[in-house]
Amino acid sequence: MTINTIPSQHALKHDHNECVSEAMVIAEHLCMERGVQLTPIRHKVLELIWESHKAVKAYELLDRLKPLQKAAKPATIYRALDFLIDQGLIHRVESLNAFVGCRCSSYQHEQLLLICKHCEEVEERSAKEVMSALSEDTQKAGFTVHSKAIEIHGICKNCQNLTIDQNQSVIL
Amino acid sequence: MTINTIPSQHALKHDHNECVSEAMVIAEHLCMERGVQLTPIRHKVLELIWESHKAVKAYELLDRLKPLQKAAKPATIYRALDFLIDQGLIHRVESLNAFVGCRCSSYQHEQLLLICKHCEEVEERSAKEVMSALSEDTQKAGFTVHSKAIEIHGICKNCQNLTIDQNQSVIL
DNA sequence: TGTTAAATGCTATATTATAAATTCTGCTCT
DNA sequence: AGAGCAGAATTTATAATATAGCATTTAACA
Repeated sequence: MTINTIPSQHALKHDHNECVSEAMVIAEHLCMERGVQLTPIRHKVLELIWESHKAVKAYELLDRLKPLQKAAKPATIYRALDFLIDQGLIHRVESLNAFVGCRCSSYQHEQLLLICKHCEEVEERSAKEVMSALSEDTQKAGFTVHSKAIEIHGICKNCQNLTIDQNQSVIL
Repeated sequence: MTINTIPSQHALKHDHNECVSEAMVIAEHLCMERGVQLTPIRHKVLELIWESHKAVKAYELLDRLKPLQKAAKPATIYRALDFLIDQGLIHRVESLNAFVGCRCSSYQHEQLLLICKHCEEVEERSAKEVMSALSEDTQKAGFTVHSKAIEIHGICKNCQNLTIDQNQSVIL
């Protein structure tokens, strides 16, 4: 088994169908409440993003959308992504040029993203202490913060354990 | 005067020539010490990056390098950038797809980057408290951190003051 | 001086993202 | 019902960012 085919550890530990449907219900509810349209395309793109806890590339989404939406072009995806980001339903992971579902269910995006180099899953944490330390430091610098997303790359707990179990047979 | 032509506030407050030459001396010294080659191309690219405290795009660097290095192609720039990043002499700013000179003079890249949306300058801070809060939180999550760069977007102190001085005439 | 590894040159192409003009669709107002 | 409107989607083209792969040159050093 190569590093690229190792199945998601997270996926094994929760009912992902439930996870997705919950995310979709929340998204539908929020869009309703805000009077914005979660159109079929946007809905489908969001579902595609939620297929895993990995960050997905735009053109990967496009390939997956095409069978369902023959007319899909880059602009189709990017417009859907723009909408979903505006609504706070997904994060753009800058360091990967990729997109991942967001749990925070509000416009408040003070999030810490832990990105595993191994399984590629992205864990979202509110990390209150980090954020308040950050606020303090930026204040000291006289800097007015507009966006506060932090992306950290490394190895997640599950993959860490996995490599220990396998007696370091997987090179990270 | 439009928002795009506002001169660097930072530049007005220090001798930038000194700033650049200091950075270059440090770079030359480090490369010597490490037995790696700061070749003419790499040297020139580093100088070009240090022309300002803004993050510079790869193709902008290419345009500026071409007059001095007729054969310069994208790969020329990207190879030089890879080298400079490996040596810790520059940062890649993920959220801008751009590059900025680094002051930290070691491989240790636990840095907070404050990126001003107005003057576009990037301030590098060690932000010890933020980093230790981050370490604590990632440890709690059982996550092993490999890279720890944080990019924050907002308005820097100088630009903040500038807009107050101008009685909010510049829209941010 | 011959060998070798690193650096550069060169060509092509992959990947990511946006622009701009047009058409479609669903809604409201009369 | 039908005109008018606004948001969404389509379409075509292209811009911007980045890498692959192989040939050639340079520099270090045995």
